Amino acid sequence: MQSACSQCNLHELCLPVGMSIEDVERLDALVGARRKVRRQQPLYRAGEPFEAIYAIKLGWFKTDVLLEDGREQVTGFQMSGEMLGLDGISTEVHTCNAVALEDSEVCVIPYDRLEELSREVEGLQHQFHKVMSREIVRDHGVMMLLGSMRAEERLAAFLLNLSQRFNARGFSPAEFHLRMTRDEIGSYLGLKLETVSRAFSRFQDEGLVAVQQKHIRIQNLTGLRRLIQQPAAR
Amino acid sequence: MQSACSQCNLHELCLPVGMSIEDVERLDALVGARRKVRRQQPLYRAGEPFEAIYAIKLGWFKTDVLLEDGREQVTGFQMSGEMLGLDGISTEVHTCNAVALEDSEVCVIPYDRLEELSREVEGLQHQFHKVMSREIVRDHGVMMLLGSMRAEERLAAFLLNLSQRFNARGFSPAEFHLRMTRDEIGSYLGLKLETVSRAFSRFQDEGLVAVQQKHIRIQNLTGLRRLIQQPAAR
DNA sequence: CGAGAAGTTGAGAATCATCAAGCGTTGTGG
DNA sequence: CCACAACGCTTGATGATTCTCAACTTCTCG
Repeated sequence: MQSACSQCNLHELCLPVGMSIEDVERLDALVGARRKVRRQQPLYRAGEPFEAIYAIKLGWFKTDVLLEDGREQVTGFQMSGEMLGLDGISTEVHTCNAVALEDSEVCVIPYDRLEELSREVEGLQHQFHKVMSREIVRDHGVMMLLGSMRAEERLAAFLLNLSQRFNARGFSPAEFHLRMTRDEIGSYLGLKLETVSRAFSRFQDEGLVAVQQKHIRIQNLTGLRRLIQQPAAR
Repeated sequence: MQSACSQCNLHELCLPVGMSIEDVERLDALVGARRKVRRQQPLYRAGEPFEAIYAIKLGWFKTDVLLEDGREQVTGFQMSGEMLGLDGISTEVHTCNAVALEDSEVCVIPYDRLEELSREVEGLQHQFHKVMSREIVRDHGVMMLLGSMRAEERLAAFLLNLSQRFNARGFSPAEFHLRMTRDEIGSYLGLKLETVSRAFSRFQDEGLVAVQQKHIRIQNLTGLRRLIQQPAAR
């Protein structure tokens, strides 16, 4: 099976943004096979040698870091059009685990060849840098979340972020399925799963969100937004 | 005043890592003026157009993000040999503030020219990517800190990180001056300044660290390390 | 259909925040 | 050069948020 960025409906979100048709075709040649990853299976693990980055064609992933004592920190949830593996560039070894949350498919982009091509194709170079920078900005947002928001604010920010990303892909921003468990959400938000569950219940009681297990319907967007702008409690 | 990467004692830490002498000289030509920034002054502010990245020649900075309601989240403390401004690449606008913690000096690297040269100099391209990736990995470490560690663990991890960075620059890993206030440390670690202060006092009582205002002497390195490997409390 | 995983809810406990007072250091102007 | 003000830091008492432990319900999947 061949991948073809030029044919892909994600090219407005993914690496090809801003590239000419000819250049995207050069990128096509570079992108190796696609790879399917089944639910719960790792795309890569911390410690493995770094060789490629991955663009998510379809599905959902989480990335996490483990401490020796078993503590897990989920560092992100990635969906179609987003990139995985950037952490490996610095040491040439992956520093986190990437695990599929549902049956998924990624485009494998051999890293040495990406560097090669991006020396020739300015648009690719530029977009790749933007993707890395966007990841840094995203991480700062998560720090803000973890460092200065209380539980309900964190969950509201999380839902609003998901909503926006679904919207950017042409899905409903108001109604969607969570691919991750309460425990995984909790790990990402620095909360225990019970706290996440209680916050969901509270949102439901207040009419902000209709929650039915993993099915979410946002009923009061401005209410959720207002929640985040409350004065700091910590 | 001219900057010259080839003359700089930080070239083992900074962008020139792994580049040939000739290539570093090309980088010299690119690096514009140095810029001095006085204590408490911003190098750049969130919202300003992005034009250059900065390598810290001398001094200390903090980067922070502000929420509308006035909450501040410090996203990092940067010292000599480290890079500032990478967040601006994604949107071509700076997304955080960079403020000098003491009188400092940076090398200004015009971004468009950096992209230009890194298309020609493979070593520069590679090192620049590593620098960005390292920032992502660092951010994941901070998430781990904020999301799954308790107050004393966070402070211990913070001190160990500083120790290691001083060491890499040829300074004592055991004795150093903090350039930031308790409030800034607290913001970075997701804690209130009182909590930071209490944790310092506790470390002092336990003989782990001698604290005298901003002067720090690590007395029991393994004790500090052990502290982080305690079972999770949250 | 049953077993295990995931989610919800309650009660009590722990950690950290808040509020408040006081001390030490630094820097400036008389 | 000293005095005083401002700022940063420390410490104590109290309170709020979130965690922990536990029981129970609901959903999922073989």
